[in-house]
Amino acid sequence: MNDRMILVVDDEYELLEMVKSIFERAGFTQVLTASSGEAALKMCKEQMPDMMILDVMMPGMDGFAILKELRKTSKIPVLMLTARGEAEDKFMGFENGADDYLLKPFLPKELLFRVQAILKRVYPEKERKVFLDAATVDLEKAIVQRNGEIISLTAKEFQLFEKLYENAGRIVTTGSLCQAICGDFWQGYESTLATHIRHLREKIEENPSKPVALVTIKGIGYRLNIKGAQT
Amino acid sequence: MNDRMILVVDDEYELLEMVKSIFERAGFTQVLTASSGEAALKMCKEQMPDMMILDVMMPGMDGFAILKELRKTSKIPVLMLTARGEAEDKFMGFENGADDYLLKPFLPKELLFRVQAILKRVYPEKERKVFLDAATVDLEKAIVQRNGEIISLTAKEFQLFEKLYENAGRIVTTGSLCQAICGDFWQGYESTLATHIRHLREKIEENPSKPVALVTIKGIGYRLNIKGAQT
DNA sequence: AGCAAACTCAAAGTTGCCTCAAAGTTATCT
DNA sequence: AGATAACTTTGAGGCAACTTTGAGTTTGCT
Repeated sequence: MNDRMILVVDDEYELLEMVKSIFERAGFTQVLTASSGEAALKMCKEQMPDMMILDVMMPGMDGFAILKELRKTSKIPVLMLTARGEAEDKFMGFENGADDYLLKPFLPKELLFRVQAILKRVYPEKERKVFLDAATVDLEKAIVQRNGEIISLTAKEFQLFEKLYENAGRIVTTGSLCQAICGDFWQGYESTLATHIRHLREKIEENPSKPVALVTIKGIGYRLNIKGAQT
Repeated sequence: MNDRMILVVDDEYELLEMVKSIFERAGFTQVLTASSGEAALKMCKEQMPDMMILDVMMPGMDGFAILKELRKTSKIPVLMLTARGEAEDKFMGFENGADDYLLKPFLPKELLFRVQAILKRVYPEKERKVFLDAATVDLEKAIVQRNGEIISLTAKEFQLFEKLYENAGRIVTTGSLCQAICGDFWQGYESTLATHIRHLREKIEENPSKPVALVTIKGIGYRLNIKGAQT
C-alpha cells in the first residue's frame, strides 16, 4: 500500500532488521538499509528515498555528522533514533534539521505513527477517499460519512476495511481477513471476524442485513465493491 | 509559514549557509544572502527584505559601517552577530540602530527566537486564532474565549494545545504529546498527560466529558478538530 | 517567608472495544 | 424438500485504556 521509499541507517544489524521488518509489516514495500554514514549518503544520492530513519550513535560518522552532510544536498525528512545518554545532543539534531526524534527503546507503533505523520506532512496526498454505494470512507482519518453523518471506525474495523480495500472488487478469503486483524495465529477467530464484519456493515451499509458494498461470498470470504471501478 | 524576506550578511560561507538553512527549516521561504557590505546594501535596495542578519566582523566594510550606511536610507530591523571579543562594540551597534545582537556561537533556536520576536514587534501580525467547536484559542496570548469568558492557558496546557494544533485533524500519539510537554524522558508521564488533557478540555469544551474538539483515539492518542477544515 | 497557582501522580471509577458463544437465518447439495 | 454447513445477529463478560478526583509537591510571585 505505502510505496514511499524509506532508508534505515544503523550500524547494528539487529536493530536494522527490526526496524525494516516493522515497516515491511506495515505495508511499506521499499525499505532500504545502510550500516554506515558513507553508505547512507551514497544511497541517498542514488536511490533518492523519501525519508530516512537515522540512529545517532554509530561508530565513525555519527548521526549528527551524517545529517549535517546530508543537509548540504538534500531536504528529505529525517527521524533520528537516540539512546538515553544522548539526550541533550538531540536538540542539536532538531536544530540541524531533523524532523523528529525518538528515544530508544521505542514501540513499533510509535515509530510507525511518527513516520507516517512526517510523510503526510511533507508529501501531502490528495484525500484518500473510498466511495461506496451508501457511504464514503476516509482512509486518512478512519471515518465514514453516511447521510451527512460522521462515524468513526474502530481499530479492527479499520484494519478490516483496509484489507478489503486493497483487494477491492476481488474476493478476500476469511483467513486472509483474520490474519490482517489478529495476526498469524488466527485459527478460531472466524466468529469474531463475523462480528467485526457486522459492525463494519452497520457503519457503511444502508441496510446491514442486505449488504451491497461488503458482500459475502459463501464458502470463501468477502468482497468489497467500490464505486468508479467495477468488474 | 513565514514568508518574510530575510537577508543574511556574512563573509564566511559556512556560517552563511548554516544561518540560511536554519531559517529555511523553520519555514522561511525567502532567505537571501550577501557576502560583502556592498552586495548587502545593493540587495537591500533592490529586494527590500523585511529583516537583516548582520555579522560584525567582516573584511572591508564591517558590520557597523554597513549598518551606519544602511540607516541613511532604511529602517528595516537588523540583528547583529558578534564574536566574544567584540562584546563592548555591541553598544555601538545598539546605538547605531541595531534591533538586537547575538553572541557567537549561538544556538539556532536562540537566533530563530530573537528574529521572530523582532519580526512580531516590527510587523505586528493579525491575530493567530484557532476556532473550535465551542471556543476560540488565541495562540499569541495563550488564552481561550468561550461564552464571552476569557480563560488563560497554563504553560503545559498551551504546549499541549500547540502540538495538537500543529497536527490539527490528524492523530497525535500519546508519546508525541508527552514529549512535547515534558521533554525526552516521558515514559511514565502518560497519567499526567491525561490530567492536562482534562484541564484543557475543561477550558475549550462545552462539556469536557463529551469532547468534540479534542477527541480521544483509543489506543493511539488524541486528535484536535478545528473549524474551517473538516470533512 | 508565605501564599497561590500550577504541576505531578496515584487510585478509583468508567467506558467502550473486543471476544466468544448461542440462537437464528440463508444458501447449497442431494 | 430436507439436511447440512456456512453465515448472521445478538448479547453478555472481560479487560485494557481512558477519565476523573484529590492530595501532595513544586514553582513563582509579592
